[in-house]
Amino acid sequence: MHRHEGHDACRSDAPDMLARAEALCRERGLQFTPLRRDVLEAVAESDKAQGAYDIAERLSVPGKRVAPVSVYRALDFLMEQGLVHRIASRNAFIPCAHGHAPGEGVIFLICRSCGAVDEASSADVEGGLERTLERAGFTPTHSILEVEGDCGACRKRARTP
Amino acid sequence: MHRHEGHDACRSDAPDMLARAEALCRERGLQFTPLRRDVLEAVAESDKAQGAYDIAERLSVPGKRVAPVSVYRALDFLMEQGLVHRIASRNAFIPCAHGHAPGEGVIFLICRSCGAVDEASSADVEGGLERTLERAGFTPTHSILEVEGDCGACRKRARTP
DNA sequence: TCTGGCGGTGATACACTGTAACAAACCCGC
DNA sequence: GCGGGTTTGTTACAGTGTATCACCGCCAGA
Ligand SMILES: [Zn+2]
Ligand SMILES: [Zn+2]
Ligand SMILES: [Zn+2]
Ligand SMILES: [Zn+2]
Repeated sequence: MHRHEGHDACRSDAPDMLARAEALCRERGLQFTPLRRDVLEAVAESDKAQGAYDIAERLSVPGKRVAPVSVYRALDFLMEQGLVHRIASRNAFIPCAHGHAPGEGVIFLICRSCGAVDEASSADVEGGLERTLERAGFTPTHSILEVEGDCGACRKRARTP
Repeated sequence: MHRHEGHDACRSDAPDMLARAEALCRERGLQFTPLRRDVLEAVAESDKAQGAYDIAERLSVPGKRVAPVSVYRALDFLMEQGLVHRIASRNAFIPCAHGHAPGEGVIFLICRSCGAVDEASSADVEGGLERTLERAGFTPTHSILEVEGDCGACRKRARTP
């Protein structure tokens, strides 16, 4: 398993995130447009999962409104490029600070008190899941694993108030 | 792991499902009202995951309309009692034909071609997940694991058309 | 018997999430 | 410049879920 160490290095490092994204798009011959940049920046600005409408509102300024549909399109693009994840149990989105290996499963750790979403992965879990699916005669194309609970920081905070 | 054998015994056996539900409610001192019965029956009638609005429409007859909000309330009740599951990736609901042990994890196998949803569980996966969460300092309260892919029947059908 | 509480339901309205369709703008190679 | 693909703007709409209040039925307790 790899849990990414130094949680800070991961989220809230929007500039790095943007640079990575731009490089990745250039490399793949895709357009890293201003809208896509802004949406990614907005997602990366918080370590909480954010809804598409929240992002749209955040990007809107009195003179210039960003419609949710535009945000959805940008998010679709960013998800295809592996730059953001969708949290199905929250209908919300987080930036991805990992370059996941293709087919690598991701485990989302969603803190119910602070709302932060962390990513982990586990060869154990993945191996067990593969075996289970094979025994069930099921050929997977995509899977989601989301865990809700209390993150270490919040648990500590609760113990020593 | 236990995969329930005889997929037929599981879904589409609405009468059994209803009898189980009624017994369970009586045992717990809860009301198995006509609305709850009807909603459970509607959910159990298909092996596909069904949306709340589909259920509402199915239960509505010219003279008597069942509002989605009523369906949601019944579904909330049925979920609390462990009689139905919500499939987060589909915003839809399936009947539960298993009496899950408390805290037992469930794996949902969602066929993308026929839409059927099967349940499985795996001690391997659960153990691996527990270890991963502990190492991450995360205390889980609830987790969802949903896999999309092709079920055995559909794969076979595709091979021999 | 009356009455007050309580859980369940009906009904309306509303908030939130996501997509379809079409037009306009943009980019890029010919 | 022209033609064709991609991106964005705009509007409308479909789908999902919740808040609120009123009403009903039941049952315990006065
Ligand atoms: Zn990631
Ligand atoms: Zn937390
Ligand atoms: Zn179940
Ligand atoms: Zn199938």
